[in-house]
Amino acid sequence: MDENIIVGLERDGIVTATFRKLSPDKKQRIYYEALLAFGSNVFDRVVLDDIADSAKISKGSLIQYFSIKENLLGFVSEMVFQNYYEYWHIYFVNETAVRIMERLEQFILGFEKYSENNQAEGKFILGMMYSNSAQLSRQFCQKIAALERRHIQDIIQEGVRTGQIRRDVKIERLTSLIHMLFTGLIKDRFFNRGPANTADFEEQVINFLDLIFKGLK
Amino acid sequence: MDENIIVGLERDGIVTATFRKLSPDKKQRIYYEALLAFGSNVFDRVVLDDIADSAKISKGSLIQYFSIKENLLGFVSEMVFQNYYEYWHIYFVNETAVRIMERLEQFILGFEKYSENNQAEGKFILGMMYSNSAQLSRQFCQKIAALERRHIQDIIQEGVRTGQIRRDVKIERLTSLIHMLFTGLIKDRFFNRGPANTADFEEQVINFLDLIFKGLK
Amino acid sequence: MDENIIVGLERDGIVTATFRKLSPDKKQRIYYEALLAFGSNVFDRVVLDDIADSAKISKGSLIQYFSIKENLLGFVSEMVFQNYYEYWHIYFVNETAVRIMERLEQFILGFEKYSENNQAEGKFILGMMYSNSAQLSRQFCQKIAALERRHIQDIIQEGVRTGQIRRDVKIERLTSLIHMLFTGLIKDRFFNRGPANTADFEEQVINFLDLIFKGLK
Amino acid sequence: MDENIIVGLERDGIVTATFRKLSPDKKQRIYYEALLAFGSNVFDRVVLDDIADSAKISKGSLIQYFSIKENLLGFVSEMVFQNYYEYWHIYFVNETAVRIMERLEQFILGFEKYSENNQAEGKFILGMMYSNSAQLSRQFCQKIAALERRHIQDIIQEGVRTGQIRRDVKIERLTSLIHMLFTGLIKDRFFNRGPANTADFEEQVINFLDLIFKGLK
DNA sequence: GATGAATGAGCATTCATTCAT
DNA sequence: GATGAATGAATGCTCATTCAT
Repeated sequence: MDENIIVGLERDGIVTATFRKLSPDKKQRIYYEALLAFGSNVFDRVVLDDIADSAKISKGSLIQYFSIKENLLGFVSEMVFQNYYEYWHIYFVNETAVRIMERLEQFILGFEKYSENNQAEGKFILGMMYSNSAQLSRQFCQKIAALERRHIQDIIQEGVRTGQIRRDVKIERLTSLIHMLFTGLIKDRFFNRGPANTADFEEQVINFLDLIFKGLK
Repeated sequence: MDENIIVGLERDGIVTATFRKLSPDKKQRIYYEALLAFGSNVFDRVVLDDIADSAKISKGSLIQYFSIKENLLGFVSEMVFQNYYEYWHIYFVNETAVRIMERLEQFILGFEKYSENNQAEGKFILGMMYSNSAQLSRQFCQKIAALERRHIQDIIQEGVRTGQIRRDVKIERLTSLIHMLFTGLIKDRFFNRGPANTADFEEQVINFLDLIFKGLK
Repeated sequence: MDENIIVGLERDGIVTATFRKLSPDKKQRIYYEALLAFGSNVFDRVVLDDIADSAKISKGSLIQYFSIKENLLGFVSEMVFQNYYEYWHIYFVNETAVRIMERLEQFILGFEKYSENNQAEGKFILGMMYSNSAQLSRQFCQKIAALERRHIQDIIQEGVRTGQIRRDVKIERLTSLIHMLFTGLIKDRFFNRGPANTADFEEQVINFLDLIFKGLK
Repeated sequence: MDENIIVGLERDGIVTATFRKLSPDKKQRIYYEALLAFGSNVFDRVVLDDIADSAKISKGSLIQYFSIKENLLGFVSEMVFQNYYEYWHIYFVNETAVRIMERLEQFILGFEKYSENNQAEGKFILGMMYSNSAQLSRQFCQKIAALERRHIQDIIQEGVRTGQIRRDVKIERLTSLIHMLFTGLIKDRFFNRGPANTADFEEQVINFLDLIFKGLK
């Protein structure tokens, strides 16, 4: 649990000082149980009692730490974002692919890998994107998207620089395009019950990128 | 208000006979107010009293027509689907574009045109896609997506037949790809506050299709 | 359907003239469905819609015939009472037993025989006695009890007259005693799931009467 | 307020821990107001708001203590049963009568004495026996009856042992008989407005027992 | 006279938030 | 700081009764 994030959240009025001073273990427990709850239910159907119970703290404490329910979601959102952020950070540090197409392919498959090791977080992200009021999720979704786009853009820029992508494409636009594929593929895989396993999914991703690279004509 | 739909809904237990027999005017009023409500709020925050009030009927009547809240959403969903279905039907009857790329472009812009004349319906569709629990929205979203994909596939098949698209593309896959673009672009435009006006949006659409047709290399 | 009863009920404001003028068939249907409903549910859980539906009349008519729900129960009560009254009338016309103890035995078993041929009525009587507010059932229960007591008293008086029962018993008191047995045995049999079949029940009845006649000493 | 009962009820899910921890005074208040309510009304007409008001707690609290309305009745039922149970326990500890007939007489009059000092409880017991759906009251009524029968049987067994009652009576059967008298007499006295005062009632009881002991012949 | 649509009072239950201990 | 008891606004749903056609 990154204490710097907590400090920031305290400054923003999302968590209280009381929460900040909690033992890491307790903070972690609260985070995880809230994550599970918000990841498996619409905001209005998440019940604070349940989270308090499973996190083995009292309801009173929960409200003391976050004041209002929205803030608990805000806290989880920020934690998930940071977790996701770091995942990609480490991902790129260890990236081995070189060819642009492969890099994009691996990037898209990256969400799958993320979800494997961060199941609850993956579910939460999807829930926020497709099953919650814009009012509650907009900020989170935009941050997630911006992060993903930044990485995609980096790959693309490199692709243009190395001539693997035509010089005349507008980078911003291509980024949007790839990001839409990324988003669409993930939704298909995890939300719409599309490809049943990783292998099929991988094949689909390659197929799509192939189409895009070769062009339709 | 298409009476055949109502009859079907009655058979499925979504609406009662009492509702079916209502004056078209009243049915329309209820449809529209429920549409607005479900389009601007998450299911759990839609309050039956409010819909009853704005439709100028009593709460008791509302329940008499639909038995449970879920059914009211089911009714609106079906109505919107039919409306959307017909929009595209008429759209294709009057379609003038011939070149495949242009046809796809017009198709994507079609949602914008739909939304202009069916603002509340457009908002409802987006709300169902991005702001409601899968449990409540899955069926609707799947029907909408299937409809869109069918039209896209038709266009693509024609494109392959006329040689405007490479013979060796897998049609199903390309359909998915184009549908993801379609969905992504619309989400961007209406949900994420992307392109501010139709002209910009149109430009973006053309740009995307251009990329896809030419290929990135 | 005895028209005289209906006329009386109309005079008492229990049924309306409209109801009186209904075809016997329809009146019978309404009676029977209401009987079933009130016999299998507490008053507050009997739903007028259901009765109207099963009697194949409209809810509006039902209320037009009886004005308020209580009156429908009043109507059924009176009908059942008359039916019960007649049963016992005919019963005594055809009575064959002579010895007092046997006469009492047959009388107690009489309710069982009544229930066999008037299942719904039997259930209704028990429901009124044990599962409804005194406010709603008192009058009915008292009439039923008075009727039963009258018959018991007749038998007892005959018993005293013929010397089969001690001269010095207070008839009124003995009547109460036998009636309590009667009531208790029936409750046991039909309400508390006591004796499982008629034979066992009969044996129990004989046993009880034997005890009472012989005395405990 | 016997805490052991509450603990048992908590284990059975009838009351919550929250309720158990309440001050005895408050628990008593809730018990008493619910007792009055259920004793003077059919289940469906008992309104939680009213009980909450008269017990000077909030409706929310009431639900927090019992979760559902049925449980509140279950709680009252159990409390009354225990109270009744103890009454008879103490009764037999202090019993002075020796002759069997007198013991039975006193036992039957015992309910009257109970009702004098536990008016609300007496009314509740009668209400459960005669004015509520079997579904809600069966268990309670059976427990009450079993308790009464056990005591009656004890007396009778002693009677047989001491030769005050014929050796050849079937004890079980005689118990049923006496219990029916007991029940019938009480119903008469308190429900049907029979004997107006204790003296009359006592006379009636003696009369009945006399009849039974001497026999009718 | 028959119908059934319209009504709205009524009620149990949910749950975030407050607050006393 | 932790707890959990207390609160009451909010809401879906039931159903007898009214009333227009």
